Amino acid sequence: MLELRLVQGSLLKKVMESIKDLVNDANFDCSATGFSLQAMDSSHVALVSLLLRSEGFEHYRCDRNLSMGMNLGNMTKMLKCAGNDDIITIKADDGSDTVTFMFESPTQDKIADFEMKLMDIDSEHLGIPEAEYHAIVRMPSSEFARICKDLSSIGDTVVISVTKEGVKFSTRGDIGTANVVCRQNTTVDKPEEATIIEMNEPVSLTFALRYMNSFTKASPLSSTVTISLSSELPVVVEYKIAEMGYIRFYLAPKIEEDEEDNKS
Amino acid sequence: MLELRLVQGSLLKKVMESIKDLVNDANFDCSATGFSLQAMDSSHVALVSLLLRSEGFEHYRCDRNLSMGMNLGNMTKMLKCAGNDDIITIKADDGSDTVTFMFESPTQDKIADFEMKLMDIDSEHLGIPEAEYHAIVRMPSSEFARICKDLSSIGDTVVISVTKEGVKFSTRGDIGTANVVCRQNTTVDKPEEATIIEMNEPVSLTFALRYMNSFTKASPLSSTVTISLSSELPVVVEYKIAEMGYIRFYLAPKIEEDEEDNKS
DNA sequence: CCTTATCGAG
DNA sequence: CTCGATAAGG
Repeated sequence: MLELRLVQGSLLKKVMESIKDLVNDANFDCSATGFSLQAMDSSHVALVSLLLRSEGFEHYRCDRNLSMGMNLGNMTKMLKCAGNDDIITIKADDGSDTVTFMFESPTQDKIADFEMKLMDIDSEHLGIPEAEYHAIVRMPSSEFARICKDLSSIGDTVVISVTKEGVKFSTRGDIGTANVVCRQNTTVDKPEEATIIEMNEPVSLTFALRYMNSFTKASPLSSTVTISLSSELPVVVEYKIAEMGYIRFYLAPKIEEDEEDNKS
Repeated sequence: MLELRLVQGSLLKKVMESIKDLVNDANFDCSATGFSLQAMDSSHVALVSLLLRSEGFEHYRCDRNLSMGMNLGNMTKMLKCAGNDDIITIKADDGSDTVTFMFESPTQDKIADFEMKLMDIDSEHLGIPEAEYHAIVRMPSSEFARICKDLSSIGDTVVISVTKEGVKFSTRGDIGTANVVCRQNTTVDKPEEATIIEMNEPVSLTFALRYMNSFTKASPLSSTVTISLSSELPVVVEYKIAEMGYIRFYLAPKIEEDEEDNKS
Protein backbone atom coordinates (compact mmCIF):
# COMPACT_ATOMS: atom_id res chain seq x y z
CA MET A 1 0.00 0.00 0.00
CA LEU A 2 1.34 3.34 -1.12
CA GLU A 3 -0.11 6.72 -0.32
CA LEU A 4 1.82 9.93 -0.83
CA ARG A 5 0.11 13.23 -0.18
CA LEU A 6 1.79 16.28 -1.63
CA VAL A 7 0.23 19.58 -0.60
CA GLN A 8 2.05 21.63 -3.20
CA GLY A 9 0.87 19.60 -6.15
CA SER A 10 2.25 22.09 -8.65
CA LEU A 11 5.72 20.76 -7.78
CA LEU A 12 4.91 17.40 -9.32
CA LYS A 13 3.38 19.07 -12.34
CA LYS A 14 6.58 21.07 -12.86
CA VAL A 15 8.75 18.01 -12.38
CA MET A 16 6.87 16.20 -15.12
CA GLU A 17 7.05 19.16 -17.47
CA SER A 18 10.81 19.17 -17.01
CA ILE A 19 11.47 15.52 -17.85
CA LYS A 20 8.68 14.38 -20.16
CA ASP A 21 10.53 15.62 -23.25
CA LEU A 22 13.67 13.79 -22.26
CA VAL A 23 12.34 10.43 -21.09
CA ASN A 24 9.37 8.51 -22.47
CA ASP A 25 8.99 5.72 -19.92
CA ALA A 26 10.57 5.33 -16.51
CA ASN A 27 10.27 3.59 -13.19
CA PHE A 28 9.35 5.66 -10.18
CA ASP A 29 10.92 4.07 -7.13
CA CYS A 30 9.22 4.41 -3.83
CA SER A 31 10.87 3.60 -0.52
CA ALA A 32 10.87 4.86 3.04
CA THR A 33 13.40 7.46 1.95
CA GLY A 34 11.27 9.05 -0.72
CA PHE A 35 9.91 9.04 -4.20
CA SER A 36 12.61 8.90 -6.83
CA LEU A 37 13.32 8.29 -10.47
CA GLN A 38 16.46 7.58 -12.40
CA ALA A 39 16.37 7.23 -16.15
CA MET A 40 18.41 7.63 -19.29
CA ASP A 41 16.94 9.84 -21.95
CA SER A 42 15.51 8.05 -24.96
CA SER A 43 18.74 8.37 -26.94
CA HIS A 44 20.81 7.11 -23.98
CA VAL A 45 22.97 10.18 -23.80
CA ALA A 46 21.69 12.05 -20.77
CA LEU A 47 20.58 10.83 -17.37
CA VAL A 48 17.87 12.25 -15.13
CA SER A 49 17.84 11.71 -11.40
CA LEU A 50 14.92 12.92 -9.32
CA LEU A 51 14.46 12.73 -5.56
CA LEU A 52 11.46 13.84 -3.56
CA ARG A 53 12.20 13.02 0.08
CA SER A 54 9.45 11.54 2.21
CA GLU A 55 9.72 14.43 4.68
CA GLY A 56 8.46 16.78 2.00
CA PHE A 57 5.11 15.03 1.80
CA GLU A 58 2.30 15.86 4.19
CA HIS A 59 1.57 12.18 4.45
CA TYR A 60 3.92 9.45 3.28
CA ARG A 61 3.04 5.81 3.51
CA CYS A 62 5.08 3.23 1.66
CA ASP A 63 4.74 -0.22 3.22
CA ARG A 64 7.34 -1.82 1.00
CA ASN A 65 9.66 -0.72 -1.76
CA LEU A 66 7.82 -0.35 -5.00
CA SER A 67 8.97 0.34 -8.54
CA MET A 68 6.24 1.69 -10.77
CA GLY A 69 6.79 1.86 -14.51
CA MET A 70 4.99 4.81 -16.03
CA ASN A 71 4.63 6.38 -19.40
CA LEU A 72 5.64 9.92 -18.59
CA GLY A 73 3.59 11.41 -21.42
CA ASN A 74 0.42 9.83 -20.10
CA MET A 75 1.31 10.75 -16.55
CA THR A 76 1.84 14.36 -17.64
CA LYS A 77 -1.54 14.39 -19.36
CA MET A 78 -3.21 13.36 -16.15
CA LEU A 79 -1.27 15.78 -13.99
CA LYS A 80 -2.31 18.60 -16.31
CA CYS A 81 -5.82 17.94 -15.07
CA ALA A 82 -4.79 19.02 -11.58
CA GLY A 83 -5.19 22.65 -10.64
CA ASN A 84 -2.06 24.52 -9.73
CA ASP A 85 -2.97 24.68 -6.07
CA ASP A 86 -4.53 21.26 -5.83
CA ILE A 87 -3.27 18.73 -3.32
CA ILE A 88 -2.03 15.65 -5.16
CA THR A 89 -2.08 12.18 -3.66
CA ILE A 90 -0.39 9.23 -5.36
CA LYS A 91 -1.89 5.87 -4.47
CA ALA A 92 -1.11 2.29 -5.38
CA ASP A 93 -2.25 -0.98 -3.91
CA ASP A 94 0.30 -3.74 -3.45
CA GLY A 95 0.50 -5.89 -6.52
CA SER A 96 -1.78 -3.62 -8.50
CA ASP A 97 -0.89 -2.81 -12.08
CA THR A 98 -2.34 0.67 -11.83
CA VAL A 99 -1.55 3.88 -10.00
CA THR A 100 -4.11 6.47 -8.94
CA PHE A 101 -3.56 10.21 -8.85
CA MET A 102 -6.02 12.05 -6.68
CA PHE A 103 -6.47 15.82 -6.97
CA GLU A 104 -8.22 17.79 -4.25
CA SER A 105 -9.11 21.40 -4.85
CA PRO A 106 -8.07 23.69 -1.97
CA THR A 107 -11.72 24.02 -0.94
CA GLN A 108 -12.33 20.26 -1.13
CA ASP A 109 -15.34 20.92 -3.33
CA LYS A 110 -13.83 19.09 -6.25
CA ILE A 111 -12.12 15.75 -5.94
CA ALA A 112 -10.75 13.99 -8.98
CA ASP A 113 -9.14 10.62 -9.30
CA PHE A 114 -7.24 9.46 -12.33
CA GLU A 115 -6.19 5.85 -12.67
CA MET A 116 -3.32 4.99 -14.97
CA LYS A 117 -2.02 1.62 -16.11
CA LEU A 118 1.51 0.79 -15.04
CA MET A 119 4.01 -0.81 -17.39
CA ASP A 120 7.00 -3.10 -17.07
CA ILE A 121 10.21 -1.27 -17.77
CA ASP A 122 13.70 -2.74 -17.71
CA SER A 123 16.08 -0.36 -16.12
CA GLU A 124 19.55 -0.73 -14.86
CA HIS A 125 19.69 1.43 -11.79
CA LEU A 126 23.06 3.06 -12.06
CA GLY A 127 24.97 3.90 -8.96
CA ILE A 128 26.13 7.44 -9.42
CA PRO A 129 29.31 7.95 -7.44
CA GLU A 130 29.74 11.19 -5.56
CA ALA A 131 32.62 12.94 -7.21
CA GLU A 132 34.90 15.87 -6.58
CA TYR A 133 34.38 18.48 -9.23
CA HIS A 134 36.95 20.85 -10.62
CA ALA A 135 34.46 23.65 -10.63
CA ILE A 136 30.97 24.30 -9.36
CA VAL A 137 28.98 27.24 -10.68
CA ARG A 138 25.79 28.46 -9.06
CA MET A 139 23.75 31.03 -10.96
CA PRO A 140 20.15 32.13 -11.50
CA SER A 141 18.33 29.38 -13.37
CA SER A 142 16.59 31.88 -15.63
CA GLU A 143 19.93 33.34 -16.70
CA PHE A 144 21.35 29.92 -17.51
CA ALA A 145 18.21 29.09 -19.50
CA ARG A 146 18.46 32.33 -21.44
CA ILE A 147 22.10 31.75 -22.30
CA CYS A 148 21.49 28.21 -23.54
CA LYS A 149 18.56 29.36 -25.62
CA ASP A 150 20.49 32.28 -27.08
CA LEU A 151 23.55 30.21 -27.95
CA SER A 152 21.49 27.51 -29.62
CA SER A 153 20.37 30.02 -32.22
CA ILE A 154 24.02 30.27 -33.28
CA GLY A 155 25.49 26.82 -32.77
CA ASP A 156 24.80 23.24 -31.68
CA THR A 157 27.32 22.90 -28.87
CA VAL A 158 28.43 25.03 -25.97
CA VAL A 159 31.89 25.22 -24.48
CA ILE A 160 31.65 25.96 -20.78
CA SER A 161 34.92 27.33 -19.40
CA VAL A 162 35.42 28.20 -15.78
CA THR A 163 38.15 30.38 -14.36
CA LYS A 164 38.31 32.16 -11.04
CA GLU A 165 36.92 35.28 -12.65
CA GLY A 166 33.85 33.76 -14.12
CA VAL A 167 32.21 31.25 -16.36
CA LYS A 168 32.21 31.54 -20.14
CA PHE A 169 29.68 29.96 -22.46
CA SER A 170 30.84 29.84 -26.08
CA THR A 171 29.49 28.55 -29.32
CA ARG A 172 30.32 28.63 -32.98
CA GLY A 173 28.13 28.18 -36.02
CA ASP A 174 27.79 28.94 -39.70
CA ILE A 175 26.79 32.53 -39.12
CA GLY A 176 29.44 33.35 -36.54
CA THR A 177 30.48 32.85 -32.95
CA ALA A 178 29.16 33.84 -29.57
CA ASN A 179 30.61 34.11 -26.08
CA VAL A 180 28.75 34.91 -22.91
CA VAL A 181 30.79 35.57 -19.79
CA CYS A 182 29.20 35.64 -16.34
CA ARG A 183 31.43 37.15 -13.69
CA GLN A 184 31.37 35.88 -10.16
CA ASN A 185 29.03 38.22 -8.32
CA THR A 186 27.98 37.75 -4.74
CA THR A 187 27.05 41.35 -3.97
CA VAL A 188 23.45 41.27 -5.03
CA ASP A 189 20.28 42.18 -3.20
CA LYS A 190 18.86 38.70 -3.28
CA PRO A 191 21.00 35.60 -2.80
CA GLU A 192 19.23 33.81 -5.66
CA GLU A 193 20.57 36.43 -8.05
CA ALA A 194 24.18 35.67 -7.20
CA THR A 195 26.64 33.95 -9.46
CA ILE A 196 29.06 31.97 -7.35
CA ILE A 197 32.04 30.01 -8.59
CA GLU A 198 33.87 27.41 -6.56
CA MET A 199 36.92 26.37 -8.51
CA ASN A 200 39.74 24.01 -7.69
CA GLU A 201 41.07 23.84 -11.21
CA PRO A 202 40.18 25.63 -14.45
CA VAL A 203 38.01 23.50 -16.69
CA SER A 204 36.68 23.78 -20.22
CA LEU A 205 34.17 21.28 -21.58
CA THR A 206 31.90 20.98 -24.60
CA PHE A 207 28.25 19.87 -24.50
CA ALA A 208 25.36 19.48 -26.90
CA LEU A 209 23.05 22.50 -26.50
CA ARG A 210 20.07 20.39 -27.40
CA TYR A 211 20.31 18.61 -24.07
CA MET A 212 21.15 21.71 -22.09
CA ASN A 213 17.98 23.32 -23.40
CA SER A 214 16.00 20.29 -22.27
CA PHE A 215 17.47 20.53 -18.80
CA THR A 216 16.49 24.17 -18.45
CA LYS A 217 12.84 23.12 -18.65
CA ALA A 218 13.30 22.51 -14.91
CA SER A 219 13.92 26.22 -14.27
CA PRO A 220 10.45 26.79 -12.75
CA LEU A 221 11.44 24.41 -9.95
CA SER A 222 14.21 26.59 -8.58
CA SER A 223 15.48 30.11 -8.92
CA THR A 224 19.07 28.86 -9.01
CA VAL A 225 20.90 26.13 -10.84
CA THR A 226 24.16 24.43 -9.96
CA ILE A 227 26.51 23.27 -12.68
CA SER A 228 29.28 20.89 -11.59
CA LEU A 229 32.14 20.28 -13.97
CA SER A 230 35.19 18.05 -14.15
CA SER A 231 37.17 17.05 -17.18
CA GLU A 232 36.22 13.58 -18.36
CA LEU A 233 33.16 13.47 -16.06
CA PRO A 234 29.57 14.12 -17.03
CA VAL A 235 28.41 17.59 -16.11
CA VAL A 236 25.73 17.73 -13.42
CA VAL A 237 23.01 20.35 -13.82
CA GLU A 238 21.05 20.44 -10.58
CA TYR A 239 17.84 22.19 -9.60
CA LYS A 240 17.03 21.98 -5.90
CA ILE A 241 13.38 21.35 -5.08
CA ALA A 242 12.55 23.32 -1.97
CA GLU A 243 12.13 21.18 1.16
CA MET A 244 12.01 18.03 -0.90
CA GLY A 245 15.08 17.13 -2.87
CA TYR A 246 16.38 17.79 -6.31
CA ILE A 247 16.31 17.03 -9.98
CA ARG A 248 19.73 16.41 -11.53
CA PHE A 249 20.67 16.04 -15.16
CA TYR A 250 23.92 14.34 -16.22
CA LEU A 251 25.48 14.79 -19.63
CA ALA A 252 28.83 13.51 -20.91
CA PRO A 253 31.07 16.12 -22.51
CA LYS A 254 31.82 15.94 -26.20
CA ILE A 255 35.37 15.03 -27.09
CA GLU A 256 36.10 17.51 -29.85
CA GLU A 257 38.83 16.70 -32.34
CA ASP A 258 39.97 20.30 -32.56
CA GLU A 259 40.22 20.59 -28.83
CA GLU A 260 42.86 17.95 -28.28
CA ASP A 261 45.03 20.55 -26.65
CA ASN A 262 42.52 20.80 -23.83
CA LYS A 263 43.46 17.33 -22.72
CA SER A 264 46.18 17.31 -20.14
CA MET B 1 -37.90 47.79 -41.26
CA LEU B 2 -35.72 46.33 -38.55
CA GLU B 3 -33.44 48.24 -36.21
CA LEU B 4 -31.98 46.68 -33.09
CA ARG B 5 -29.56 48.71 -31.01
CA LEU B 6 -27.49 46.74 -28.53
CA VAL B 7 -25.38 48.88 -26.21
CA GLN B 8 -23.27 46.00 -24.96
CA GLY B 9 -22.10 44.85 -28.35
CA SER B 10 -19.60 42.42 -26.88
CA LEU B 11 -22.55 40.19 -25.97
CA LEU B 12 -23.30 39.55 -29.61
CA LYS B 13 -19.64 38.94 -30.33
CA LYS B 14 -19.48 36.35 -27.56
CA VAL B 15 -22.69 34.70 -28.74
CA MET B 16 -21.24 34.26 -32.20
CA GLU B 17 -17.96 32.90 -30.86
CA SER B 18 -19.93 30.29 -28.95
CA ILE B 19 -21.97 28.93 -31.83
CA LYS B 20 -19.97 29.52 -35.00
CA ASP B 21 -18.04 26.26 -34.57
CA LEU B 22 -21.24 24.30 -34.14
CA VAL B 23 -23.46 25.78 -36.83
CA ASN B 24 -22.48 27.02 -40.28
CA ASP B 25 -25.69 28.68 -41.50
CA ALA B 26 -28.81 29.58 -39.57
CA ASN B 27 -31.88 31.76 -39.61
CA PHE B 28 -32.09 34.58 -37.10
CA ASP B 29 -35.75 35.15 -36.26
CA CYS B 30 -36.86 38.59 -35.33
CA SER B 31 -40.21 39.34 -33.76
CA ALA B 32 -41.68 41.71 -31.21
CA THR B 33 -40.51 39.30 -28.54
CA GLY B 34 -36.89 39.39 -29.45
CA PHE B 35 -34.04 38.22 -31.58
CA SER B 36 -33.66 34.47 -31.62
CA LEU B 37 -32.04 31.55 -33.36
CA GLN B 38 -32.64 27.84 -33.35
CA ALA B 39 -30.43 25.51 -35.30
CA MET B 40 -29.10 21.98 -35.43
CA ASP B 41 -25.35 21.65 -35.57
CA SER B 42 -23.90 20.68 -38.93
CA SER B 43 -23.88 16.97 -38.07
CA HIS B 44 -27.47 17.13 -36.82
CA VAL B 45 -26.63 15.87 -33.36
CA ALA B 46 -26.80 18.94 -31.17
CA LEU B 47 -29.25 21.82 -31.13
CA VAL B 48 -28.60 25.45 -30.28
CA SER B 49 -31.31 27.77 -29.07
CA LEU B 50 -30.60 31.46 -28.54
CA LEU B 51 -32.89 34.15 -27.27
CA LEU B 52 -32.13 37.86 -26.89
CA ARG B 53 -35.29 39.52 -25.61
CA SER B 54 -36.35 42.85 -27.05
CA GLU B 55 -36.22 44.47 -23.60
CA GLY B 56 -32.50 43.94 -23.53
CA PHE B 57 -31.96 46.26 -26.49
CA GLU B 58 -31.68 49.99 -26.04
CA HIS B 59 -33.82 50.42 -29.10
CA TYR B 60 -35.85 47.62 -30.67
CA ARG B 61 -37.90 48.14 -33.79
CA CYS B 62 -39.24 45.18 -35.69
CA ASP B 63 -42.24 46.10 -37.86
CA ARG B 64 -43.01 42.55 -38.88
CA ASN B 65 -41.61 39.11 -38.20
CA LEU B 66 -38.49 38.49 -40.16
CA SER B 67 -36.32 35.44 -40.66
CA MET B 68 -32.82 36.24 -41.83
CA GLY B 69 -30.57 33.45 -43.09
CA MET B 70 -26.95 34.14 -42.29
CA ASN B 71 -23.67 32.41 -42.71
CA LEU B 72 -22.41 32.47 -39.16
CA GLY B 73 -18.77 32.37 -40.17
CA ASN B 74 -19.16 35.50 -42.25
CA MET B 75 -21.24 37.16 -39.58
CA THR B 76 -18.55 36.38 -37.00
CA LYS B 77 -15.91 37.87 -39.28
CA MET B 78 -17.84 41.12 -39.42
CA LEU B 79 -18.57 41.20 -35.71
CA LYS B 80 -14.88 40.79 -35.04
CA CYS B 81 -14.50 44.22 -36.57
CA ALA B 82 -16.51 45.71 -33.72
CA GLY B 83 -14.63 46.88 -30.65
CA ASN B 84 -15.49 45.16 -27.43
CA ASP B 85 -17.25 48.22 -26.08
CA ASP B 86 -18.82 49.32 -29.32
CA ILE B 87 -22.57 49.75 -29.63
CA ILE B 88 -23.89 47.38 -32.29
CA THR B 89 -27.00 48.09 -34.35
CA ILE B 90 -28.52 45.46 -36.61
CA LYS B 91 -30.56 46.91 -39.50
CA ALA B 92 -32.56 45.41 -42.34
CA ASP B 93 -35.04 46.95 -44.75
CA ASP B 94 -38.22 45.05 -45.54
CA GLY B 95 -37.71 42.76 -48.46
CA SER B 96 -34.01 43.43 -48.60
CA ASP B 97 -31.64 40.55 -49.11
CA THR B 98 -28.96 42.11 -46.96
CA VAL B 99 -28.44 42.93 -43.30
CA THR B 100 -26.33 45.79 -41.99
CA PHE B 101 -24.27 45.76 -38.82
CA MET B 102 -23.36 49.20 -37.52
CA PHE B 103 -20.62 49.65 -34.93
CA GLU B 104 -20.32 52.87 -32.96
CA SER B 105 -17.29 53.42 -30.79
CA PRO B 106 -18.17 54.57 -27.26
CA THR B 107 -16.89 58.07 -28.03
CA GLN B 108 -18.82 58.18 -31.32
CA ASP B 109 -15.54 59.00 -33.03
CA LYS B 110 -15.73 55.95 -35.22
CA ILE B 111 -18.81 54.61 -36.93
CA ALA B 112 -18.60 51.56 -39.12
CA ASP B 113 -21.23 49.77 -41.11
CA PHE B 114 -20.90 46.31 -42.59
CA GLU B 115 -23.45 44.98 -45.01
CA MET B 116 -23.82 41.23 -45.42
CA LYS B 117 -25.81 39.22 -47.95
CA LEU B 118 -28.59 37.10 -46.54
CA MET B 119 -29.20 33.56 -47.68
CA ASP B 120 -32.19 31.25 -47.95
CA ILE B 121 -32.03 28.50 -45.42
CA ASP B 122 -34.56 25.72 -44.96
CA SER B 123 -35.12 25.09 -41.33
CA GLU B 124 -37.72 23.17 -39.49
CA HIS B 125 -38.33 25.19 -36.37
CA LEU B 126 -38.63 22.55 -33.71
CA GLY B 127 -40.92 23.11 -30.82
CA ILE B 128 -38.93 22.25 -27.75
CA PRO B 129 -41.31 21.09 -25.05
CA GLU B 130 -40.66 22.25 -21.52
CA ALA B 131 -39.80 19.14 -19.58
CA GLU B 132 -39.39 18.09 -16.01
CA TYR B 133 -35.82 17.05 -15.37
CA HIS B 134 -34.62 14.40 -12.97
CA ALA B 135 -31.73 16.57 -11.94
CA ILE B 136 -30.58 20.13 -12.45
CA VAL B 137 -27.03 21.12 -11.64
CA ARG B 138 -25.88 24.70 -11.43
CA MET B 139 -22.17 25.30 -11.19
CA PRO B 140 -19.50 27.82 -12.19
CA SER B 141 -19.19 27.78 -15.97
CA SER B 142 -15.39 27.92 -15.79
CA GLU B 143 -15.31 24.83 -13.63
CA PHE B 144 -17.57 22.91 -15.99
CA ALA B 145 -15.39 23.98 -18.91
CA ARG B 146 -12.24 22.89 -17.13
CA ILE B 147 -13.69 19.48 -16.31
CA CYS B 148 -14.83 18.83 -19.90
CA LYS B 149 -11.45 19.87 -21.22
CA ASP B 150 -9.54 17.74 -18.72
CA LEU B 151 -11.66 14.65 -19.33
CA SER B 152 -11.31 14.94 -23.08
CA SER B 153 -7.57 14.45 -22.72
CA ILE B 154 -8.37 10.97 -21.38
CA GLY B 155 -11.51 9.83 -23.21
CA ASP B 156 -14.13 10.70 -25.81
CA THR B 157 -17.31 10.46 -23.75
CA VAL B 158 -18.34 11.63 -20.32
CA VAL B 159 -20.74 9.94 -17.95
CA ILE B 160 -22.53 12.55 -15.86
CA SER B 161 -24.03 11.05 -12.71
CA VAL B 162 -26.02 13.05 -10.21
CA THR B 163 -26.80 12.06 -6.68
CA LYS B 164 -27.90 14.21 -3.77
CA GLU B 165 -24.30 14.54 -2.65
CA GLY B 166 -22.89 15.82 -5.87
CA VAL B 167 -22.29 15.42 -9.55
CA LYS B 168 -19.70 13.06 -10.95
CA PHE B 169 -18.07 13.34 -14.36
CA SER B 170 -16.32 10.16 -15.52
CA THR B 171 -14.45 9.02 -18.56
CA ARG B 172 -12.34 6.11 -19.70
CA GLY B 173 -9.70 5.88 -22.36
CA ASP B 174 -6.63 3.97 -23.50
CA ILE B 175 -4.36 5.39 -20.85
CA GLY B 176 -6.72 5.00 -17.92
CA THR B 177 -9.82 6.37 -16.27
CA ALA B 178 -10.85 9.62 -14.66
CA ASN B 179 -13.55 10.70 -12.25
CA VAL B 180 -14.23 14.23 -11.08
CA VAL B 181 -16.70 14.74 -8.27
CA CYS B 182 -18.14 18.15 -7.43
CA ARG B 183 -19.89 18.31 -4.11
CA GLN B 184 -22.96 20.41 -3.62
CA ASN B 185 -21.75 23.60 -2.02
CA THR B 186 -23.88 26.63 -1.33
CA THR B 187 -21.73 28.14 1.39
CA VAL B 188 -19.43 30.20 -0.75
CA ASP B 189 -18.61 33.88 -0.66
CA LYS B 190 -20.04 34.62 -4.06
CA PRO B 191 -23.25 33.02 -5.31
CA GLU B 192 -21.74 32.41 -8.73
CA GLU B 193 -19.17 30.08 -7.15
CA ALA B 194 -21.85 27.79 -5.73
CA THR B 195 -22.59 24.29 -6.93
CA ILE B 196 -26.26 23.58 -6.47
CA ILE B 197 -27.99 20.32 -7.19
CA GLU B 198 -31.74 19.94 -7.48
CA MET B 199 -32.49 16.28 -7.78
CA ASN B 200 -35.76 14.41 -7.97
CA GLU B 201 -34.21 11.16 -9.05
CA PRO B 202 -30.62 9.99 -9.50
CA VAL B 203 -29.53 10.05 -13.11
CA SER B 204 -26.51 8.84 -15.04
CA LEU B 205 -26.08 9.68 -18.72
CA THR B 206 -23.33 9.49 -21.30
CA PHE B 207 -22.43 12.24 -23.76
CA ALA B 208 -19.83 12.94 -26.41
CA LEU B 209 -17.19 15.24 -24.94
CA ARG B 210 -16.58 16.81 -28.33
CA TYR B 211 -19.95 18.54 -28.14
CA MET B 212 -19.67 19.42 -24.48
CA ASN B 213 -16.41 21.19 -25.24
CA SER B 214 -18.13 23.13 -28.00
CA PHE B 215 -20.87 24.20 -25.62
CA THR B 216 -18.39 25.50 -23.07
CA LYS B 217 -17.27 28.09 -25.61
CA ALA B 218 -20.25 30.04 -24.26
CA SER B 219 -18.64 30.30 -20.82
CA PRO B 220 -17.70 33.98 -21.28
CA LEU B 221 -21.42 34.77 -21.47
CA SER B 222 -22.18 33.72 -17.93
CA SER B 223 -20.32 32.86 -14.76
CA THR B 224 -22.64 29.93 -14.13
CA VAL B 225 -24.00 27.11 -16.23
CA THR B 226 -27.10 25.00 -15.68
CA ILE B 227 -27.14 21.36 -16.73
CA SER B 228 -30.55 19.69 -16.83
CA LEU B 229 -30.66 15.92 -17.07
CA SER B 230 -33.30 13.27 -17.50
CA SER B 231 -32.87 9.75 -18.70
CA GLU B 232 -33.87 9.42 -22.35
CA LEU B 233 -34.04 13.20 -22.81
CA PRO B 234 -31.42 15.42 -24.36
CA VAL B 235 -29.33 17.21 -21.78
CA VAL B 236 -29.76 20.97 -21.69
CA VAL B 237 -26.66 23.06 -21.08
CA GLU B 238 -27.80 26.62 -20.48
CA TYR B 239 -25.91 29.87 -20.14
CA LYS B 240 -28.01 32.81 -19.06
CA ILE B 241 -27.31 36.08 -20.83
CA ALA B 242 -27.74 38.86 -18.31
CA GLU B 243 -30.87 40.98 -18.80
CA MET B 244 -31.48 39.48 -22.22
CA GLY B 245 -32.14 35.78 -22.37
CA TYR B 246 -30.10 32.65 -22.78
CA ILE B 247 -28.21 30.33 -25.00
CA ARG B 248 -29.13 26.67 -24.63
CA PHE B 249 -27.47 23.62 -26.08
CA TYR B 250 -29.29 20.29 -26.39
CA LEU B 251 -27.52 17.00 -26.83
CA ALA B 252 -28.97 13.49 -26.88
CA PRO B 253 -27.33 11.01 -24.54
CA LYS B 254 -25.41 8.08 -25.97
CA ILE B 255 -27.02 4.73 -25.45
CA GLU B 256 -24.10 2.63 -24.34
CA GLU B 257 -24.27 -1.10 -24.96
CA ASP B 258 -22.69 -1.94 -21.63
CA GLU B 259 -25.06 0.29 -19.74
CA GLU B 260 -28.25 -1.54 -20.56
CA ASP B 261 -28.92 -1.98 -16.87
CA ASN B 262 -29.36 1.76 -16.52
CA LYS B 263 -32.55 1.53 -18.46
CA SER B 264 -35.57 1.15 -16.25
C1' DC C 1 -4.64 32.52 -9.51
C1' DC C 2 -7.73 33.07 -13.29
C1' DT C 3 -8.79 35.27 -17.63
C1' DT C 4 -7.55 37.01 -21.93
C1' DA C 5 -4.43 38.03 -25.81
C1' DT C 6 -0.72 37.10 -28.65
C1' DC C 7 2.60 34.06 -30.59
C1' DG C 8 4.56 29.78 -32.39
C1' DA C 9 4.07 24.99 -33.87
C1' DG C 10 1.81 20.98 -36.32
C1' DC D 1 -6.03 26.94 -40.05
C1' DT D 2 -6.48 25.13 -35.64
C1' DC D 3 -4.46 24.37 -31.55
C1' DG D 4 -1.45 24.67 -27.54
C1' DA D 5 1.66 27.23 -24.87
C1' DT D 6 3.15 31.31 -23.10
C1' DA D 7 2.84 36.13 -21.50
C1' DA D 8 0.40 39.97 -19.65
C1' DG D 9 -3.41 42.03 -16.93
C1' DG D 10 -7.27 42.11 -13.44
